[in-house]
Amino acid sequence: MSKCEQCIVREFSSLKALKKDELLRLADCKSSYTIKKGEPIFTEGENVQGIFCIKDGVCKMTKLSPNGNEQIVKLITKGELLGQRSMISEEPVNLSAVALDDMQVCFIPKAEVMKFFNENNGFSMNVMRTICGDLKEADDHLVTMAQKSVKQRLAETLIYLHDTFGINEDKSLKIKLSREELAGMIGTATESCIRLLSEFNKSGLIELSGKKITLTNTEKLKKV
Amino acid sequence: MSKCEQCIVREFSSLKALKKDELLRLADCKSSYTIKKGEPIFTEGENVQGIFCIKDGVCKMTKLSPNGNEQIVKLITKGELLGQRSMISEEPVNLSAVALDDMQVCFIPKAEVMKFFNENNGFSMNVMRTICGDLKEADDHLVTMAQKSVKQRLAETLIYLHDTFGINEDKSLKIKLSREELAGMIGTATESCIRLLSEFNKSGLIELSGKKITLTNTEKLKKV
DNA sequence: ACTCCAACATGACAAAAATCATATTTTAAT
DNA sequence: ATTAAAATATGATTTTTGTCATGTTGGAGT
Repeated sequence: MSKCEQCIVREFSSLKALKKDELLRLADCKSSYTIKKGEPIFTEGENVQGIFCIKDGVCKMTKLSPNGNEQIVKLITKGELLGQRSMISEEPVNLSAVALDDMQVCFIPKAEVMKFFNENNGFSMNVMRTICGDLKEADDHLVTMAQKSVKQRLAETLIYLHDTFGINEDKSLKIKLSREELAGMIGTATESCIRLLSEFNKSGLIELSGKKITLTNTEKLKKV
Repeated sequence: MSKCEQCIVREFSSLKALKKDELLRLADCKSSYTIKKGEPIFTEGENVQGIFCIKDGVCKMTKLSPNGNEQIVKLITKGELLGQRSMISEEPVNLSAVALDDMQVCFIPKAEVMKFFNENNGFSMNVMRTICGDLKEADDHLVTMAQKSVKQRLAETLIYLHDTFGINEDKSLKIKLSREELAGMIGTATESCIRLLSEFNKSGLIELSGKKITLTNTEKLKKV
């Protein structure tokens, strides 16, 4: 039973409002898991009785569209919480969470979260602000999907991946996504995604070597 | 200064958690407005220092995309609250609200809402649940935008308008949207929208007479 | 009733994106 | 190391969607 005080999730999430004694209770009731790459943390429609803390790794939040395509709604990385919306709504989760990396996560049972929620105003306000931020992002994302071309969405997504997950020593994007997953983020066919990557490669916006993608001309990419 | 007790907004929104004395305070601090068709309640980027109660009428929540197109993110109708997200996040509003009808709205100053928020747990939970519901809807909507064709989105939108806003005695859709606005909802060019309406008309899914749209074969429309 | 303007409609064409077919490369398993 | 399977890549083609041009209709206001 490791402590929660020094945990990265405590540092960056709504949990930072928790006080010493609450952190002790938290350490006591939480359970830790390892999720292997490709495995789900939870699946669309499931009833999740608590929230997950992402201690390490990245996962994709996806939804299966009726035509069988998997849309990636967003990516969640270490330091963030998962499953808050569903817990508050008291509804099944509407998205699946699948590991893109090996992950370290903790699970906090709903009962305990609700206690924090009711006794610690700072915590509940943090959760609310997070969800409000998610809502704003979702609305903005929606407009992007509805109004921009696939090419623009790919360019924006590459910049987002660069800025959010950083680069390796060789300057290639750190995050590891298949072409199919990248297509799932921008909402297009895998072939279209590959074709546009080729095009960006030829026009010197990016560089491809194997599955590695390196942004070589971010400025031009922003103007696409 | 009219009472809030019998107001439709109190009946259907988060406000239903308010107690007698809180309703009296509310009646005391609110201000009522009439918004004419086409006028904004607030505009993207504005700082709104409170929330709006929609007593009557319908408004569109829009966002201007960089290419100059207006995306309609959602429609809000009587009984609902507006501006909660922005108030909680303490950020400017990210969407504009523009009246599609003549509207009756009330404004509640932030200070008062925050008092309810802090003293009445039922109210704050209701607000949270509303925002969580909005978030779920936004994510689902996003997937629709990313994965479905314009034709499918138009069909779904027509059914949504039918189910949500109802029909007149002649069975035509009650809500009054221009073709441009309808196109803005589904995220397409106005001409494409008009063309598809024509097509639906010719295949007997809908009937057009002037600007009136009547759904004549909802079953087929659902299968598009 | 008439006029004018905006909204609606349609055709022709161009561009974007999806689909289907088929290589080629990478990766994982034996 | 070899092979099979999966992922990536590219070509050819079709479908979808956007754009531009132009015509038509319906109302608001005189």
